Amino acid sequence: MASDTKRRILDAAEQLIGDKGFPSTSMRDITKAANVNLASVNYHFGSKEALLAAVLARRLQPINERRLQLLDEIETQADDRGATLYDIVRAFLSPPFEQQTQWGYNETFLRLLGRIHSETNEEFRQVFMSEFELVFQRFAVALQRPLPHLTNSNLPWRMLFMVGSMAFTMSWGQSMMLREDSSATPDDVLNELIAFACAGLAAPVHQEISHPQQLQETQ
Amino acid sequence: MASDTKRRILDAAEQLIGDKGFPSTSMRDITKAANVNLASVNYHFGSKEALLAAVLARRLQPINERRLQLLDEIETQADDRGATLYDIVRAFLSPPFEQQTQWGYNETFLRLLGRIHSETNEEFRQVFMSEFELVFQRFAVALQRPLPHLTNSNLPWRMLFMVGSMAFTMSWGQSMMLREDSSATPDDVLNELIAFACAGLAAPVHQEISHPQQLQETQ
DNA sequence: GTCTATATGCGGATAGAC
DNA sequence: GTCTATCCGCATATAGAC
Repeated sequence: MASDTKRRILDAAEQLIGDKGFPSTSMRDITKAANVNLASVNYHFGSKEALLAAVLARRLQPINERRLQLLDEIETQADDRGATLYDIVRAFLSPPFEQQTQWGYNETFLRLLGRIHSETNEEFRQVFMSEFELVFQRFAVALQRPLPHLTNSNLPWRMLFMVGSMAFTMSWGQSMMLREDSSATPDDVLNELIAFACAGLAAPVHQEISHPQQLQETQ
Repeated sequence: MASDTKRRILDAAEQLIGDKGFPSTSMRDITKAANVNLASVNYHFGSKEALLAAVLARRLQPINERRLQLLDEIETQADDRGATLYDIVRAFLSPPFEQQTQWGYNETFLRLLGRIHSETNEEFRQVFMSEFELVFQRFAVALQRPLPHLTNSNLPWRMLFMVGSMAFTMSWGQSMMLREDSSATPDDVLNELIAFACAGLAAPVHQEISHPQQLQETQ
């Protein structure tokens, strides 16, 4: 069946790319794991890069939509009191982990997500970023309210830190599990992550010494 | 000159791998950029993988030594009062940025570092982690003191979050600069990062509801 | 839609002259 | 130590039979 082939390719690609990374995963690997013919990838997707785009779109779009949906919900509920920092952060961080728990702790997807954030080349980052842009902007606006002491010169950076701790955790969480005795579930980790991010975002602003001098060096 | 060739290869490899990633960077790319012969990489380093190891070692060892040195210093100074959270976090986060500023804001190295943390395959992670292990352990012990409310089940995770925000920032910081009006220097970013990490590490522990129920959803 | 066979090029590595 | 020439395998992609 045709659509079955497409799905099997997407699943296998997601798995393998999450495992080994995009450049190190060959179409031979993918088609073998999916138990389909080598040529079918090009037939169904056009190219290896287009396959990657399809793999990402299948997961990222629902996640970003879910983020916006959750944000809408809490903002509606909160009325003009404004949503709490905790709720906003949770709305941002939980969707990737939600998808996760639906599958019974298949960590591959989290690692793929982690890789997406950091592995791709510069052009691809632009594409990814442009899709992410809307989400980023809306959460920036939402966060501004419970964090009035932050400005345009530090709120975006702190959001970047939050995304970084999330992405890194998705990518390394599995290795981490093995090192610790750790019976932590992804849900436990998510809760820790939310606590960490809330506190980090709300941290007092470091006293600006307004650039005493470019810390320079000869050579 | 021989040693000059080695250095040129290391420099070019660092640059290109930071740019495009390890698997996507060919030895032909490297030797062309370094203006040396293709065969010289194998002559001097043995293999492409060994070259990567050399590239990393050249930078990581000084950074990790510097981290431990700074930790020693602040612990000596602080006596039995114990070092402050801020000083410990700073000792951990600043060395990569220090190396950086010595070179006059060549972001390549920071991006390479970011990639190391996220791009490599599982075997390589093990190697990297084993070198990092000592540093991680010593800082975990040091952090335990100003953070007595944390335990073995959450301190390591929070340290992972800290490393994640750092790695991600190193990897994406450059793109970030471009997006914002941002006249932020790496030093500004470092200060923001330290503030974020301190607060995140010190965050109150989320009330353990001992797994009320998997946050569920129907599809 | 699926498959085989193949085109075409790039990858890491090395033999051997200088 | 450096270079050329080359081995050899794997990569993506596609032509064309079924």
